[in-house]
Amino acid sequence: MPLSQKRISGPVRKAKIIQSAASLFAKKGFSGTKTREIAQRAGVSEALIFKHFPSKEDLYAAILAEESPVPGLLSKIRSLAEQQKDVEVFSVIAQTVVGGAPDSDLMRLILFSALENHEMSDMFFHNHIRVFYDFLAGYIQQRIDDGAFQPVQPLIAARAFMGMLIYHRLLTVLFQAQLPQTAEDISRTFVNLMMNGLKLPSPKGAVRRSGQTNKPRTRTARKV
Amino acid sequence: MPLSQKRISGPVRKAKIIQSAASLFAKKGFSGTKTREIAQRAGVSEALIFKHFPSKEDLYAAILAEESPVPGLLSKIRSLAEQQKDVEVFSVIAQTVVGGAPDSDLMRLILFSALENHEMSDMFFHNHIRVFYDFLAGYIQQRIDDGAFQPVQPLIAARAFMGMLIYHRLLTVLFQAQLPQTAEDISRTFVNLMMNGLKLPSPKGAVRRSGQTNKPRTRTARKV
DNA sequence: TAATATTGTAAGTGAATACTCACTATATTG
DNA sequence: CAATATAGTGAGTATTCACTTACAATATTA
Repeated sequence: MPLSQKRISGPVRKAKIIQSAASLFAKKGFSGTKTREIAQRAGVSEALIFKHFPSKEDLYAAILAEESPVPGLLSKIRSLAEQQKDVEVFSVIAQTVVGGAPDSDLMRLILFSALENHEMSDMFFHNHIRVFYDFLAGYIQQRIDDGAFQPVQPLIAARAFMGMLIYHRLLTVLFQAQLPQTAEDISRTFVNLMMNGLKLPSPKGAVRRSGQTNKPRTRTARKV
Repeated sequence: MPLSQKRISGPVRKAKIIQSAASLFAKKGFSGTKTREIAQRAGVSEALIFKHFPSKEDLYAAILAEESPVPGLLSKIRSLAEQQKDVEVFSVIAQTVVGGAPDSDLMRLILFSALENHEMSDMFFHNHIRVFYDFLAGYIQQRIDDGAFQPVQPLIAARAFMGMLIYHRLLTVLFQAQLPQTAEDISRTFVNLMMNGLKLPSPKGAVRRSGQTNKPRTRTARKV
């Protein structure tokens, strides 16, 4: 076995190409990224890329199929949810997102692929984003049934909360629109607003109900 | 004056080109759109485009410079804000956004230009988005000073509310992720959550404060 | 109406771009 | 070692792209 090997194994090279391509696609999108640049960054000839992937399109699909930030977060909050630790559930989600997940490259990759309406984008949405919403909405529904939250449409509430977080990341990633506060302060404020918002109205002062009655609704197929 | 004129005036042609280009840039982004397509859609020769715009880049800039949804909304809510009609202020904003503004094309145009980090994107952010945030945060600050809202960082609260709305539109535009409820129901729920969230905690049950003290803060330059 | 300005185009041009081909170099294995 | 599979490349190729050039048609005006 020679000290300095002159050849790298197939799978390793392939991974290196994927990695180089991913950061370029994230920065410039699909049509903005040239196969020549990818080859350069991966330190190989352009021809080698096409030995591993039939086309640029296939390479792009391979990248989108790999990434996924959701399952980790989901497993983290599942146990907290079982213990009905409302504040903790929302706090963990907020801290995760505000703290920087998904990272800048992945956010951009998802946005680009959604805008360029690549088919993988729909897959990503259904397999990851939607799974997460179903979980969060289910939790909110349960806490409403418990009488802990005011009766709101759980899917809308879930979307509202995730909206605060993801939009905040969006402004950060796309416009470098940082806020002066620390990530922790920011997520604490988001959670505070949300918990307060979901809280049952105090018995005295009647508060406007949103468009839902008090009686438990039949659970129809959820949209996200 | 002939019945069927064979030539169209310069400015009109120019507008037609801008319009055709805008919808294509919105659909495919800058590098995904070809000047040939633009010419075809506008019903002119490719050469004519370059008579009106020195380069594709200049055409793109002209489009981004034109669009702006913010001023209309701002003028609408200013008077409501003066009358301190909290629910109405937030409702008008919510209904406007959830109801479909900015429209799909403009949303995509803004996102694309931000991702492809066109310089016009920063301009757009500073001249329009930020102006709006400053107004909304100012309003929230004032209502805190009035003792009507709990003390939160007004910029974070503004971002939270706009996050609910814009993110909702984003899911709609990018993933066709519609919710079963009507636009009105959805915005009512958003407003309900936000107003409840901003409300002063009931005097008895102490509620966790977010990362801000009660004393009025010196107003430093705002970030959004 | 003659001169001039405006609106328009067909037919390029050179530079990129995704992808191929023919071939070499390095491993692995019987 | 011989045979074969694996990893790799330089030099294309056909096509596409943003942009130009040279020129024509139609208005406007002196």
